[in-house]
Amino acid sequence: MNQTLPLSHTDILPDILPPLLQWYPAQADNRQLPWRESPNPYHTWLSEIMLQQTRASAVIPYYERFLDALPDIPALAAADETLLMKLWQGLGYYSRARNLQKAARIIMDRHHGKLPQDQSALQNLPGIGPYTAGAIGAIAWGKPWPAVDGNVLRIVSRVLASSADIASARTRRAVTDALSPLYPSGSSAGALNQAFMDLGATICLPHGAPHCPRCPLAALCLAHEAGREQDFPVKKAARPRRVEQYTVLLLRQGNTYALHQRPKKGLLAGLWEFPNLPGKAASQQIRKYLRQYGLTADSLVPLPEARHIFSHVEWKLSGWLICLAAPCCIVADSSLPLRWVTPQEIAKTYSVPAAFSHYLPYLYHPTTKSMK
DNA sequence: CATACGTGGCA
DNA sequence: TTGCCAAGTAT
Repeated sequence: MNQTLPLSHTDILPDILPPLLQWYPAQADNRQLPWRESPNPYHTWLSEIMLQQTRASAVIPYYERFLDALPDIPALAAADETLLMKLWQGLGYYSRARNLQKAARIIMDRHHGKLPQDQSALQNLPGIGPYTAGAIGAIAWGKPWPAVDGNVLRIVSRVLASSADIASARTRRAVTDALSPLYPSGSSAGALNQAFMDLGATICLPHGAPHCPRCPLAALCLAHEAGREQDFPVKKAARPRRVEQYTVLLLRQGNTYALHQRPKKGLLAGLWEFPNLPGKAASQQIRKYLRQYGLTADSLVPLPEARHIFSHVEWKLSGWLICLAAPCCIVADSSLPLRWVTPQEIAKTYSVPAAFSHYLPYLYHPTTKSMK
């Protein structure tokens, strides 16, 4: 069962576009989004990448800071990697930032410094998939390309009362194929894509009851007609995440602390972290761990435990603030390449993921009791 | 097709 | 507190 879309109902889809187009300009002013104020292909591209799986409210400050630092594609292509990752710190899905720069360099090398308007050339750029290509094409150049994201899938599955699993690629393709021939060219294309997003963000909500009385599609929505709005969309249950335990070490030496750069691949690739060891280590094990690297602790103070939830992993963290013995040889062991930096340098330069931010406040702890 | 890949807000 | 999940893409 659970076809892609109930074909007997796809004749409803053509009817949803006019109400959406009429509704969009009437309410668009309610959402002040910086990327709508000075639209150009680079701005649209950057915003769409940042908005992948990320709420607009979270994106806004990052978007503005990023554009201040890297105002155009040549600047992005030439940017220092450290700055690039610092600009992305805390936004998540860090490969987005690296792919953004990879694409910028390809654009400089092969596309005369401008985003290619050819659909397949655009979609072949790193980080740009079917959704983002559609969004950029429609918004920046008025291409008649749908941008099928979670909002579109939720809205369409409610309008059609479709039980198709919106997590499946097949459903996404079916919706794209159903919408493509209906799309207009010109400014209406971008308006339509943004209307879907605004409707999804403000009316046809992903959780909680949708605001159907204010919905321009209520009259033709089959889920609404049946009073079953919250039965859609149907989505396969997520797999349980695995749990990992780590012991995080705030190694203090004078007024500097040790940072370690994570591997180039995998979770939080290339970001900076506090040195840590797997498992929940006791103070004896920590001393032994430090000894391997020629380090000796003057004091070890346990810090509160912390938990950090990723999409697919959960970290249980136990932390320690450790003051190292004064005359410390800094070991240049490649298996533990540590960078000794001040809290100010961490804040200014190093990209530390949120998973470690639980322990950031303890950097300043020192012995100076502090004046509140 | 399934899985890896972050983070914060909301019910 | 817990669980869901948001303007997806790469592999």
